[in-house]
Amino acid sequence: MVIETPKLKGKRRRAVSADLKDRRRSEILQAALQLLAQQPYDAITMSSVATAAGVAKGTLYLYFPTREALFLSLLDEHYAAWFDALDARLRRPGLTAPGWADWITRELAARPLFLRLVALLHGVLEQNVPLPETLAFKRRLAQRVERSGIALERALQLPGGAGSRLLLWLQAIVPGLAQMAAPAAPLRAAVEADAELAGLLIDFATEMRALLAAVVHGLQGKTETLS
Amino acid sequence: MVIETPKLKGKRRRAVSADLKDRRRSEILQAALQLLAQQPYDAITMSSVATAAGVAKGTLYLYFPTREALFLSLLDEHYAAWFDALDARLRRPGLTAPGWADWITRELAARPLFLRLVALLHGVLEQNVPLPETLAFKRRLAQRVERSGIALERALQLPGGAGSRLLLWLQAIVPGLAQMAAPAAPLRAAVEADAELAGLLIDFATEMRALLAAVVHGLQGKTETLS
DNA sequence: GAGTTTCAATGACCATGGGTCATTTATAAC
DNA sequence: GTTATAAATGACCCATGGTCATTGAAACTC
Repeated sequence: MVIETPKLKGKRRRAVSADLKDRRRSEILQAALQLLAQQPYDAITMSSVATAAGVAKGTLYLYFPTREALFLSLLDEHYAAWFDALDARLRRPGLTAPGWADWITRELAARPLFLRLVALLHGVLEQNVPLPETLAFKRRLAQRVERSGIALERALQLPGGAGSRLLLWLQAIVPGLAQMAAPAAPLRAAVEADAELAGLLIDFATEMRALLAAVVHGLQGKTETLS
Repeated sequence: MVIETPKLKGKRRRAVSADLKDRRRSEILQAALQLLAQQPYDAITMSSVATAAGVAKGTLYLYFPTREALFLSLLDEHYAAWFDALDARLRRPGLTAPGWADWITRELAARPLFLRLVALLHGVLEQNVPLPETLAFKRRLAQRVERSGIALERALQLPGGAGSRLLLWLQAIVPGLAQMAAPAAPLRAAVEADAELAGLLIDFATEMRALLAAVVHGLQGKTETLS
């Protein structure tokens, strides 16, 4: 009954070498990123990612064990880029505490997709990823936190351990503040139109800078509260 | 073929009055809370909530428009209780900044389910709730933030506006810190067993107290960063 | 370069769970 | 007792994450 589907011959290019596989993996991540820029995370289906990447749904599962693992990989890449930028900044001399708070704020504000991904990390992405994958992710993260933490201590003359502590805190603060400052589009519109809700409307950059400055100030002073 | 199901007669008690409806609603929320104490949010299905509450699945949708709305209501209740406790504490005199940070920390640590719910707020609960519901929730929240904020300013002698600002920041900080300190059970076990990941293991109370102290300190000093 | 092997790619299919709605029937109203 | 109302039900719908038997591109063999 059903007419034989054309079976699109010649369209199946197979990634055989490790290099080709890496490339295909990147293509998939790229497609997912593109979709994330256009719609909320929940609205992105695996089918849509597959279509956007020009592969079949099943192919996605050749490269990522679950949907969450796919987006965790995406976050992983962004984390790496973020730490690269941070390290580069810390290598340049003449950094003050408020200057750093300012730099961090601007840098984060310029990476809205990174912020959205980070916000999903605990509640969503870690929920359905095979444990080894999650651990590998956390291990990479821990390494970079420690390395950059040391550089940060040097740059801001913080007591030992305060650098990584500060970066850790940053991870706790940033997603919350970002979500509060930038709720989903329809919600944002409604909140803006409601006078009673004015108190909940905050500006990410303003709050981030103030909060960070206070925290750094606290860390520079009382070292006894640390480990 | 299929044997006629007994149709459990006499078991269907109908909530007719507003009072009875409220009670049934509470029963459902109570059941959901119980389940949340036993398993992660993702693992809780509407069917399981229905069974636990002793009603049919369809009944849940008589009281809550979506799954997320149900849990948002649960969070709403906990928020109210939390602010009640906060207000009561602020009414008692003789509160210092570190004393307050300490009280907040202990109070939060004693409400793990509240922490888990708060952590779900932005990423999950707000995603699939009818806009009016979400707005009502936010309005209640904004009111209590403002009211308690004023009391807080008085108690800690903070500059005007700093009280609600502080409570707002608290909402950004708390869930992140809580998630970082208390990941899902299997993950936690694995992290604890891995020396490389020691840096990511933090104690909620310790970090919360230190962070809060720093923030309050910052707010008491520089008032110029505030609106 | 014909034959053989390998395994990336596919998409029909499955299972699950959120959400719906025609039907049932407890309760109120008379 | 009869009728009207609407709370409760659960079979059903359907979207979506994930699987796997099958296909066929590329590598390998002789």
